[in-house]
Amino acid sequence: MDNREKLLHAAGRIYAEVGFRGATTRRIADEAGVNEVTLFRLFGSKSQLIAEAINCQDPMGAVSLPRIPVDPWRELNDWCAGHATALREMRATIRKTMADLEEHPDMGPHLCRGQTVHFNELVAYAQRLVALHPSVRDADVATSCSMLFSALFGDAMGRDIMPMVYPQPEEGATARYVETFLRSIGVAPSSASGAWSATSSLPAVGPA
Amino acid sequence: MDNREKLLHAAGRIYAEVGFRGATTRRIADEAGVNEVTLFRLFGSKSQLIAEAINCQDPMGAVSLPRIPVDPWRELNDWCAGHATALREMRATIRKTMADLEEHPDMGPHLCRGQTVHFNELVAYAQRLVALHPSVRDADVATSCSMLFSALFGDAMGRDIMPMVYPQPEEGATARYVETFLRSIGVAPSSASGAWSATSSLPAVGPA
DNA sequence: CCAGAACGCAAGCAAGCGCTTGCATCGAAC
DNA sequence: GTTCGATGCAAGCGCTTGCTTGCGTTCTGG
Repeated sequence: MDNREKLLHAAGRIYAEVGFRGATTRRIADEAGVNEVTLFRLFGSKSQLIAEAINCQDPMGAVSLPRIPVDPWRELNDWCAGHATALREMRATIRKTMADLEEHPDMGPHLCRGQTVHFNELVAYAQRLVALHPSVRDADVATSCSMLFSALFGDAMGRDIMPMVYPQPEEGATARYVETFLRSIGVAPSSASGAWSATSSLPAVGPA
Repeated sequence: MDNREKLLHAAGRIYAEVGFRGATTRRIADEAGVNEVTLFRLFGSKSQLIAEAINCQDPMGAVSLPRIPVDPWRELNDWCAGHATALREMRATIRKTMADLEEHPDMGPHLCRGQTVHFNELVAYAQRLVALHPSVRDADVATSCSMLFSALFGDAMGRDIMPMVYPQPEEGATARYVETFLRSIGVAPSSASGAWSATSSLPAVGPA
C-alpha cells in the first residue's frame, strides 16, 4: 500500500471519528505513518484529501434484489439486513458528513447518490411485487418504500442514542420493518388475500 | 434581554451553523454583542455555554394527540405535521449534535429525551386506536409507530440532500406517511373493515 | 554512474484557538 | 457619597492550525 492509499484510509477513519474540523493534517499523517509534508505534496490541501477519502468509499454492500419476486419476505429481509449493516458500519461517517455538508457541499453527493440508487432498486422491486398481486389496488408503493428506507436509516442513526424508539431487540427489527412494509402495501403474509410462501406472522424475533 | 440570554441565543445559532468546533468563543461573543471576557465570566467555559444553549432549547412544539381517537386521520396528520415542522426547524442543530455526540456526550440527551416522550405519545394513541378497532388483530403497532417516526425524521434530515427518496411534493408527504401508517396497522380508510369519518384515499396532495 | 523523482526531517510562519489578567467605567445600593 | 458588582477593553499567554521552505536521504531508470 503506497502513501496515497495510507493517507486516504487514515483520513477516512479520522474523519469518521472527529469530522472535518477535528481531522487535522498532523493527526492524519501520524495515523498513516507518513510525514505531514508528504500529505500536502500528494493532495495539495486538507480539503482535497478528505473529499477524496470520502468519495472513494464504497457506500453500499453487494446485496441486490432479484428482478422477479419469488420469496418476497426472504428477499426483502436479506436486502434490508444488508442495507442496515452497511448503514450501521458507516454511521459515524454519515453523521459527520451530514453535519459538515453546509460548509463542504462537495463532500456529500457521493454518499447520497449511492443511497438513491439503492432506493430506486427497492421501488422497482416493490412495483413488480404489487403488479404480481392483482388484489392490491390502492397501495402507495413509493411512500411505503420511502418509509421502509427511512426506518432502516433512522434505526442505524438513532438506535444507540434513543433505543426506546426502535423495535426491540435489535436483531429482530429488520424483520418487523419488512413485515410492516408488506402489510402497508397489502401483500402481508397474514393478509386476507392469498400470499406467497409466507412464514408465520413474526418469524424468529428472539427473546423479548 | 440580559447578556446571559444574548450569549445563549447566539451560541445556539452559531452551533447550528458550524457545530462545536466551529463555534468559537470570539464569534459567539461578537454575534451576541457582548465582550468575550464576559462570556467566560458568565459561563466559565465554552463547553458549558454550548451545553446550556442546546439544553435550553425546546425540542418540540405544542402539538399533542387526544386521549381518545375521534378523527384518527386528521389528528395524526396534525400531529405529524407539527412534529415534522419542528424537526425541520431544528434540522441544523440536530445534525451537528448527532455528529458531536461522541465527543461531547453531555450535549445530546436533552434532544433525545424530548423525541422519546413524543414517540411514546404516538404509541399510546395508536394502541388505543387499534383497541377501538376490534377487527384488527395482528398489527405490530410499535413497529408501525417507529416507522412513521423514522419517516418524519428521515424526511426532515434528508430531503434537502436526496429528494428522490421522499414522497413528492413535500407538502403532501406527511399525509401520505399517515395514510401508509394507518394501512400498516389495518385501520386504513380504504380498508375492508369499516372506518371512521375517513376522507378519500389521497386527500389534498396537490399537483404531482 | 548519475539525473531525477519520491520521501523524511527540522523548522517555521501567520493565524486562530480557549482562556486569563489588569484596569477603567458605570449604575445601583447602602 | 461611597462601595460594589457587572461589564468593556487591551493585551497577552501557551498552544494548535494549515501550510511552506530548505535540505539531506534513498531508490530507480537510462
